[in-house]
Amino acid sequence: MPSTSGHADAVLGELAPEDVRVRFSPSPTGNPHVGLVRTALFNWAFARHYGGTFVLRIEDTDVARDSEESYLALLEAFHWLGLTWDEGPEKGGDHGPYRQSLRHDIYTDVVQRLMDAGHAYYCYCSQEELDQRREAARAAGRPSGYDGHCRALTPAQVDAYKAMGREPVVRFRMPDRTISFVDLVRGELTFDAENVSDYVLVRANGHPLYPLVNPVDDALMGITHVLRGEDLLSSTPRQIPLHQALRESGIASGPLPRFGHLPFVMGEGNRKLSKRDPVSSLQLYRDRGFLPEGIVNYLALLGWSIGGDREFFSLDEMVEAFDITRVNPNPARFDLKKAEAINGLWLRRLEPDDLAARMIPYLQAGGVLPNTPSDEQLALLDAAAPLVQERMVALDESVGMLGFLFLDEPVMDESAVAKTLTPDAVAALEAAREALVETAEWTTEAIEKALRAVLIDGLGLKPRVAFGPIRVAVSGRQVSPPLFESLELLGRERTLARLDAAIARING
RNA sequence: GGCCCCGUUGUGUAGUGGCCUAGCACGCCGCCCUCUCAAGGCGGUAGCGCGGGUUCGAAUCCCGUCGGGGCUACCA
Repeated sequence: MPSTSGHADAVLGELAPEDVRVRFSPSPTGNPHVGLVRTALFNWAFARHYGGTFVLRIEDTDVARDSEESYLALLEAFHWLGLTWDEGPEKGGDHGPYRQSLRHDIYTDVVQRLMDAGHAYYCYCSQEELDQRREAARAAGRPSGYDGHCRALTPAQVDAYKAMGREPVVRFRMPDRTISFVDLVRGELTFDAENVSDYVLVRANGHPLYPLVNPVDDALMGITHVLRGEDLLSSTPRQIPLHQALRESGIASGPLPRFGHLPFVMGEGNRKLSKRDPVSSLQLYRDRGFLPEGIVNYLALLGWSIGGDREFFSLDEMVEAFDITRVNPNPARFDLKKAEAINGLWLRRLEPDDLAARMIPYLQAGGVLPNTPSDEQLALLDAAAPLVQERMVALDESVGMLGFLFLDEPVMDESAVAKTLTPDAVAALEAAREALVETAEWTTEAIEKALRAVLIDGLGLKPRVAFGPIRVAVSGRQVSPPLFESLELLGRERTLARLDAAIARING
């Protein structure tokens, strides 16, 4: 749906909403982390908001660090989160290939044409010479970028360098003018020419570098909006002239992309959340049983607000409301507690049978359910799901909370046992056992009524004192789903057996 | 060193010159509810980095300052 906000012009210019093309271009190194997902999410929401195209491009040019495993994990994570792409791996498209490792010939050709058009040149400076001049410039308080030494070498100078056996890098020739652009998140930004120097496009060994391939692919793929992390903010003034050069040389066409730089997602301290940070791993949250709905909702809150006092919303609602110009430019800190709270909200909103279905893999991983649960087990799970729905923040908690219903023997929490199953609890346990043997019906109501009659009214116990030992005897824990409901689900036979076992344990 | 970005309670944010004695959420604390734990309800805690301007009026505009961060590679 086209934006009706007053910022539409700043965002779209002359572009029709459906012509919006954005990309997300991760490197397949390590596991996907939440900062990366946040960036992907904003790109995706932006594309969907305008009815445009979302391209997934894999920047796998770093043979040392990239892995196929990580590439697959990336795609899988996107599927799980519900972030669908229109062009890219698995999808194809008219601008492929979508993995940079498959695009080497394209880069070689582009570089040649840039050289021919005078936008790039060979630089023979050695690392030592570069370092020396950089240090000198820095010491003099001048900008420390490349000084343009090889911009206009004579044929004789080139021959001399070649005779020395030097292999040149290819540098981009920056125009000598101030670069300014409107950042979609931060407003107008200006960089003076003297601070943006000629940079390397291709290494001496022929390997094309990120500063070349990223803008080239954006240009060739017709990307209209580049939304990325603020760490790339200062590379934007060098990419804009490259984009212009690509168009002047007839290599690419169409308007220059607009840029928006998203704030960092911070971890502990004043540092950006890194892949190494344990809390940054998306997989961690999947393993804990966060819902994709919850993750995505929480991440959307990092740097963006749907407006008003609302912060619980679906992907669809986000798409409807997303406005890149309303993204907050300052860094946001990842807050696990808040993420859990949001996830809990989503958990509670699930239909009980949906919740039950989503718990199954976690119960299996926790050894509570077999790989192929029986019909009885599934029925029991359906009945139990509502009991734990508002007690969980993540799905993996179901293992501890529901295990006692499915296992032959509950896992006994020894500290709970020590505190609760004491000699003075025997009277209550025996009375409970007696009452439950006689109960005509085995329903939550009948169980509660019988237990209250004998323990509260009969023995005069406080509810807490009366029910605590029963809870531990039956579930193994001091914290459990509601007691009477649990007993009903457990069944009379198993309930009595567990009470007996507890009594025997205390006496023995 | 140079260039650039950022600055509202502990955290995320709302706020775009008067509706702000700064709202909401999470967290934390207390109370209520209560068979435990949650959930829910009610209340409390805590903030515009600082200093100058502009203005009748500033969290909002300007300047300075301080603090934090990024970039400054033949990494991406």
